[in-house]
Amino acid sequence: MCGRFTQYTPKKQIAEVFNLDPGGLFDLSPRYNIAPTQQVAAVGQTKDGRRKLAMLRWGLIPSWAREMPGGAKTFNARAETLQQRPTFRDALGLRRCLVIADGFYEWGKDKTPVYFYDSMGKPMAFAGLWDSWKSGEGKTINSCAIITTEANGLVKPVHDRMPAVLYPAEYGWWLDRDGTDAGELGKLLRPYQASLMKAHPVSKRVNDVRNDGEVCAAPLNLPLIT
DNA sequence: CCAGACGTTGTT
DNA sequence: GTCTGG
DNA sequence: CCAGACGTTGTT
DNA sequence: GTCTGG
Repeated sequence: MCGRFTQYTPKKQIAEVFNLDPGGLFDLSPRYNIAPTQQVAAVGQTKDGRRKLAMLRWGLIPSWAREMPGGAKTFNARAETLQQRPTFRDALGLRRCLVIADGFYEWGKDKTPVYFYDSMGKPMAFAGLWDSWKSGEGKTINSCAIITTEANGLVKPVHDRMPAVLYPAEYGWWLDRDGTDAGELGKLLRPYQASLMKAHPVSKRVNDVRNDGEVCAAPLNLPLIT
């Protein structure tokens, strides 16, 4: 599962990793406790093939929704059932994106939060889907869901699901609007290699969405001096 | 035909 | 217990 | 994901 | 919008 994550790599590096045009990039403030319903940074691709950074509401609102849904039930999408879900099926074919992250949190049965991140400290890309919804007042909200898959060996002791993390070589494939069928794309939504990740328990401070800052992701046994 | 749902997770 | 808000 | 509310009336 | 249930 993926219900909380971080994003603190500065935009200059993000532009390099995701091959974005540095012009037209907005500022990304470091965040250590991103929760559903908040705005998240994502990379999409325009019809003419250019990559674009966007801020999306985390919690996908389908274009056909009559009302703005209360709460956020669609912030994750199971990789195994995407094609059977009216909420996600169209997006899988047409509106895929990369949700930019540096790591994610999972809570074990004992309620201890654990932070998972790239072993080299590089940003990650979660496979995502987005949609565009228009309210009765004519206000447009672009939103997204993060795809989940089976947990890898590192995550499994804590939780049986994790976000579908893509490898850099797969970014283009996932974002391309044509030349890919849903079955082929599904192959990308597998557990990320455990040896490329690290993990450590963190304080329960991350539980409360009002808390942010490095302390949320800091190792429990090496607390930051604050 | 119309009405109503449309989602994931974890826990006992 | 269940829903909403972040 | 977790935290916090879960209600109506009338008054300033 | 599209599908299921009645």
